[in-house]
Amino acid sequence: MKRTRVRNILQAEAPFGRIMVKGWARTRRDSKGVSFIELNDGSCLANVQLVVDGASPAAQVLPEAAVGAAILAVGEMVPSPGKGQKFEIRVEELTVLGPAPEDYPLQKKRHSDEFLRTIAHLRPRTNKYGALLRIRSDLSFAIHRFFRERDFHYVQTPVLTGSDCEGAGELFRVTTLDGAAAGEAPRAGDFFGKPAYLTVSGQLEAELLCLGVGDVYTFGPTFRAENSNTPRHAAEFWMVEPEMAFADLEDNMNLAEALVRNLASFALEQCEEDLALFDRFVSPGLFESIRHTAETAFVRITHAEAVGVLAASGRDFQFPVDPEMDLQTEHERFLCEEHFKAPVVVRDYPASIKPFYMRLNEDGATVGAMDVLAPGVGEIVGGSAREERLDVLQARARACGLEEASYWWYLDTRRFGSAPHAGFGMGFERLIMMLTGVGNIRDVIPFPRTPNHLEF
RNA sequence: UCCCCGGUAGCUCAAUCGGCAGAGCGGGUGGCUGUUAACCACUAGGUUCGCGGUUCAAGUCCGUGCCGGGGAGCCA
Repeated sequence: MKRTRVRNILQAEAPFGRIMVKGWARTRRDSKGVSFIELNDGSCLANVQLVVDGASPAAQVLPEAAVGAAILAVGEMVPSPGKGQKFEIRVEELTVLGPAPEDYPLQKKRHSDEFLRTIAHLRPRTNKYGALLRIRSDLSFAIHRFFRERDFHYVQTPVLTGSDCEGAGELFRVTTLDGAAAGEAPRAGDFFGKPAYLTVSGQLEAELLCLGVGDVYTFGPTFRAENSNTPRHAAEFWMVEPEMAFADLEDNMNLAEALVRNLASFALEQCEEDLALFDRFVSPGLFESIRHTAETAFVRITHAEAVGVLAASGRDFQFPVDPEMDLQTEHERFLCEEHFKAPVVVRDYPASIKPFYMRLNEDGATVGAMDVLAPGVGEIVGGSAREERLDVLQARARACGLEEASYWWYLDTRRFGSAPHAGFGMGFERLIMMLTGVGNIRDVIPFPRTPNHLEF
């Protein structure tokens, strides 16, 4: 007999007859002559109710069928006489596949996020993390669907890189040698014969690919060795990085906005049951906020205009508002959470604070960069038009102190058939944070990697 | 890395001015003819994060280390 998923049972129009279910007991309630087991198999948030008659042979194994136990049940699916569920299963055969002794750490009641992080191997069995995993899965699919509908190619860029000019933070060194000390120069005999790192971005390689096959995107893990201790940073996280050929900053902003709004709509349509948990317990008003993101055009301003808004606000910021400097977190929060109360796209940043590959604007002082700032999570997208003019690119790289020899291949693409192109990176975990209202990145990734944390 | 806050039962927390360490939930046992985070009764459960100090007396005050959280920087 093939097992039936709980999701299919709960969505059924009519009973299926005699079925088999397998899952984990979330709770058991005993009366004198009857016991109820709430069974969850991860196919959806809700449980199916198993009804065990106290006089039936199945009742013999009830003591083992405690909270947390893995259970197999066979019985008749029938309309439920009780309130709270359409159908239930009258159990005929009950088998405990894997008992859960009394030291099973998960209670029927709510646990703190901090505690659950210490048992990340068991937290997928909670409602909240089960919901998060399903939402991550659905949104991954939605990302692929979004780009496929727009004729993008899904490309794979390397995780191992020899390029140290990526300009996006500290890198993890990769070595096969024992005793490679921190800060030590790479030694002879190492695997690649040159320093190797974990990638901080697939962007540079995605650019090369986009200049051959047109619009592409990557979706994969990236690594930052920054000692960042905040609820929004992890050392390993997933990024979506589209790169468009023959595109400019305007195209880039349009794509970023379309992507974020499309994913918000998708979440509302496909993840409603799971999102309802977050709307109720984690972030009241979440549905309204997602709907607003999906339906409302993003605010678009230049960096200079943003500085003007901040200066005119009369607000006493801790850091000065300076047209030559980057926006501070307090500035970004003010813009999207208080002033505009919506996602804000800020463009045309001062060249001096941005990496060499961003396209220099006609004013010679700013670059065609754009960040999407989202209420609650801050920068969710960062991107730019890429500098396609060889001489300008070389001058910018020199100003940033880069050696031409280490990125000759990148320059080659500007030497041969160079074309305008643009792209961005969207942090997948930050998107999930925005769409679930979860405040800590460690709670939207199954096994978070942060400074001093490499458990599981 | 810097600043602030915290660490008490398995979990979530309380403990007044330094004066006998507690509750709810969870666990165990028993009860209850259909429950919905079931309910009722009884019960077990403590290195108050570690080390050092002040004091007649420290969960409480001081020093230090470790761990957690929030904010900042860096960024997605």
